[in-house]
Amino acid sequence: MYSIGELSHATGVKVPTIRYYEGVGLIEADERTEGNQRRYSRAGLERLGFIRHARDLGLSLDAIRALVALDPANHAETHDIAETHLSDIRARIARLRRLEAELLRIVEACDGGPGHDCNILEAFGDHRQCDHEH
Amino acid sequence: MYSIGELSHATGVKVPTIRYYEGVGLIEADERTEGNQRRYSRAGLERLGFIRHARDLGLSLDAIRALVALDPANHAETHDIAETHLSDIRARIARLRRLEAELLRIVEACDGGPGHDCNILEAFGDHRQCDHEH
DNA sequence: TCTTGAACCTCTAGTCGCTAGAGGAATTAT
DNA sequence: ATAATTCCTCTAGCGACTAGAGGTTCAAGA
Repeated sequence: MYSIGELSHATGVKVPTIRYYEGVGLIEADERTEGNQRRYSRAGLERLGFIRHARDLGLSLDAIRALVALDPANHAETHDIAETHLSDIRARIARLRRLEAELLRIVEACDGGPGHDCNILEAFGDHRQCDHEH
Repeated sequence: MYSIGELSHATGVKVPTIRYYEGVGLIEADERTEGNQRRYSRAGLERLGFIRHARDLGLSLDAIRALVALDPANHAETHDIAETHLSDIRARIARLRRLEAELLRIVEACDGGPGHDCNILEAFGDHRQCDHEH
């Protein structure tokens, strides 16, 4: 049996976060000591590891809740959640790339060196210079 | 002079958001009517447009506050903020790309078609299959 | 066995950037 | 004059935590 601190150390999830996860129904301690402290089994440790990894992958707690509640035989649904998230991530990458291009344009509006005329603030404020709409 | 609704319509920033920006010190109404309603000048409109654009670019309200508080002659600092944000965005893109690769691996762990053995849940839970650390 | 100190407990409130709703007052159009 | 619309302030909620107060339990050493 692991204490909450040991679980935290083993998974890299902070102690208050573990308690938070309990509060929102993602994990439960297998037991409590007489003095009311949480004790976890190895299965609990693995479950938290799973949550941690899925979080690192950017899944919301809601998505993770759906994932851990799945019938392990229900591959189709699991696949669905993962694919939805994948296209989500791809959309975010595309958006960030557009921002990157525009920021680059803005920064370059000032790359004439010191003393050179710089319209970076104007570039920040001016939508018309963008080649796409927000 | 524009009412808050007109300002909202012109910039695409929602009315409660404009009031929120006022609450956190980003904008102010130039006047109030006798009945206490906000009235904005054209300068106010442009300022909000600037904020909107910078927000769309992903800058935090703190960064924007720094930007609008700048001495317009202080190009170096403006440049700095923009460049910091640019490298920020690049880091986020790089991270998302790693996630994309891993999610793809996970989804493909199940691409044998129906009836095929699928270890997608295991793949989600197992850090050891990653070729990078989170 | 006792004592110390670290780790634990619950609870509340704060973070960011909004958004939603209540309940009421002002403005505008007919 | 009336009705419709917009406006006002205020409070509370979202997700996913994080920080702190104030108090209790546990484990290890003397």
